[in-house]
Amino acid sequence: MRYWLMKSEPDAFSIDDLARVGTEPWTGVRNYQARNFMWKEMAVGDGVLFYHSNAKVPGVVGVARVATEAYPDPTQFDPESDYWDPKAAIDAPRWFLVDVAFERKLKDVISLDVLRANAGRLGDFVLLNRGTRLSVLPVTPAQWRTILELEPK
DNA sequence: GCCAACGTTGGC
DNA sequence: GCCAACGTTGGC
Repeated sequence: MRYWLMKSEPDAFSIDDLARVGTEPWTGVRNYQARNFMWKEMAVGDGVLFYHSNAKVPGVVGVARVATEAYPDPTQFDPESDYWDPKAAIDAPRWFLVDVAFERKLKDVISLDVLRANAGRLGDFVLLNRGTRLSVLPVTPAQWRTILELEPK
């Protein structure tokens, strides 16, 4: 089993939204590297750190699981969608996603500040790399453990 | 295949 | 709302 971090803007879709709906198709990823993680590397049951970006306090706010195999993101075919991709075809999809299932909300946010303060323990962590804007990124088992140990009591 | 222009991300 | 960083696009 592998581990991941997935970013969402809470104004658009928050951990509370995920708690309410239970499972959510992770639509709208339009970055090839992020797509490839979902398409080629994720497996059902993988652990997901749910991260709030563009938030008052950016950071990890919950734990989720990969709930499905990858499948084509339906929004790419929908001209009404913000995520419509005119270059995508039903028989030649460009974008893939997985469904993400709620597991739990953390007692409090593990802020980006706290993550940075523990950068030494986290080692080489994609999230903290300079200029990283990936919205889906890998987390090592050691990083997963370390981050969840930082959860406020 | 280069690279300038442009759009987006996301912290602040 | 600003803007640095970076990915994508498209002309050549």
